[in-house]
Amino acid sequence: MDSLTEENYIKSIYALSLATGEVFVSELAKKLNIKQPSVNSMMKRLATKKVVAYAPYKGIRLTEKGKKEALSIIRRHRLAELFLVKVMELGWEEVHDIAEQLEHVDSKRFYSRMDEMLNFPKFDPHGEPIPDSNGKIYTQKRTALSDLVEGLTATIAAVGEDEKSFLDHLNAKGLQIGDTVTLKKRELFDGSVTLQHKSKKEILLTHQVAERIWVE
Amino acid sequence: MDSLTEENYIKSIYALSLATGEVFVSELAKKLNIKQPSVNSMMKRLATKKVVAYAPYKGIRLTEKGKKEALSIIRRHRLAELFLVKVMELGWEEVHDIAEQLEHVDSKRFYSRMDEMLNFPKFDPHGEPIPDSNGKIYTQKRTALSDLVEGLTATIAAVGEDEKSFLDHLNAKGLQIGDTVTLKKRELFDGSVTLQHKSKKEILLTHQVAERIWVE
DNA sequence: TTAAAAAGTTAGACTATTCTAACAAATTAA
DNA sequence: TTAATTTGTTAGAATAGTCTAACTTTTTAA
Repeated sequence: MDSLTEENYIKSIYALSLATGEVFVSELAKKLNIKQPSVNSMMKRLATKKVVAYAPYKGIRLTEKGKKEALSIIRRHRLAELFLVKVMELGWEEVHDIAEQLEHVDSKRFYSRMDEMLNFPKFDPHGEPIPDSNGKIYTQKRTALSDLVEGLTATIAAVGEDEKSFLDHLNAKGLQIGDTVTLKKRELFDGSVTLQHKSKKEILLTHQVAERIWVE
Repeated sequence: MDSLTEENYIKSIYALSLATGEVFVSELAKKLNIKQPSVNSMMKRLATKKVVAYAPYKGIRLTEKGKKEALSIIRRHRLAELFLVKVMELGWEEVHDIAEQLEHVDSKRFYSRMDEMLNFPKFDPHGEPIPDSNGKIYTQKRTALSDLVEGLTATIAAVGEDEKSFLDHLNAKGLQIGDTVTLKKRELFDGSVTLQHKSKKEILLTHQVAERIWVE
C-alpha cells in the first residue's frame, strides 16, 4: 500500500509523463510545490518499491506497476468529481479540491457504488476519460467549441481545464455544463467566438477559452 | 487545524469521556491501539494546543475547544455514515470504515450538501445523534428491542453498536434497518427474545443482542 | 569549447508519530 | 501498611516526509 503522499507523487508523475514519457525532478518538484531534494529522496523510495524506474541524472519513468497505480488513483479522482457534480450537485468549479481528498479513500465498495450510480461513466465533468477498474481508458474524438462551425448549435459537454480561475471565468460568463449554445460568429482576426446562449444573452469568449470547452 | 492523527485522538477522548468525564492514558492507548508513551507525548502536544487539559498522573479532559472539535468530527462521521446508507445504499455494516475516512475530508460544502440531501437528519443509522453545525445534539428516548412488550410489533430504527462483528451477526440473522418484527416471546430465564419477521421466519436473539437494537 | 546556468545530488537537520526499555507513582490486596 | 500490580512518565531511537546548504553533473550559450 502507498501512503497518501506517495499516491500524490505517482499521480503527478503520470500526469507529467503523458506527453514525453519521462519526467524530470525539477518538473515534479515544481508541480508538487516541493523542493528538489525531497523529490530526489522520494524517487529513491519509490524506486525500491518498484513503482518508478529511476537512475541518477536520468529522468523518472513509472514502471508497469506504477502506471497501474496511477490509473487507479486517477480513476478514483475522476469518479469522485463526477459523483460530486452529478449526484451531489456541487458546482464543477468546486469539486476538484474535494475529489483530491476523496481519491485517497481506501474502499473498493465506495468506488464501485459511485460507478454504478453514475452508470459506468467513461468521462469526468472536465471531459477527461475515467479509467475502468482494470486501468483501461476509452478515448473519443472531442470537438472544441472553438472548432464548431458557424451557425451550428451544440451542448457544452465538458471542459479541458481544472484551474479554478478558468472555471470561475466560465461561471462569471454564465456558462454551465449542459448549456446549449449557438455559434453566431467567429472572428478570423483572433479566433474569439460570439455565442447565443439559451438565456438569450450573447457571450463572447476568446479562442484561448473556447478551445478548452468541449461540445456535442 | 488538526492533523488526521490528532483528530482521531480527539474523537476517541470524546467517546471515552462521555460516561466519566475523565479519560486515562491507558484507556486511550488501548482504544487507539497505540502504546502508552505515544499517547503521553500526544497529550502534551494537544495540551499546548489547548485542546485537552492534562496534568501528569491525572486524567485527560477535553477543553471547550476540544469538545467543539470532537463534535465537529463526530458530526462529519455520522453524516457520512447516513449518507453512505441512505444515498449510496451501502449496507449499514460496511459504512463505518468508509465514514472513518470521510470524516477527515476538509470541505464545508461537502458536508453541508450531505446535510441538505439527507434533510438535516438528527440521527445516524446506528441511532446515534448527529450534532448540528454548531455542535448542538438533540437527544430522544429510544426503546430497545429487549424492552418491547410481548405481542407488539415494531420497526427496527437503528442499532447501538458499531462493531463489525455485531452488524455481521444481524445480517446473518436476516435483520435490516427498517424491518418490521413482532415480539413473540421473551424468555424470563435469559432475556432472549423470539421475533416474528416479515419474511415469516422466526428469529431468536439473545438479550445481549436485543438490547442493542432500537425500535419504533 | 569553455564558462555560466540549470538540473540533480548528498549531507545534515527538523517535525510528526510511533516504539521499546527503564523507571516512578498510585492503587490494590494480602 | 508494605508488597505486588497497574498506570504513567522519561529517555532514546526509528520512519516518513520535508527543508537548507553545499556540492556535482549536464546543458546551454557565448
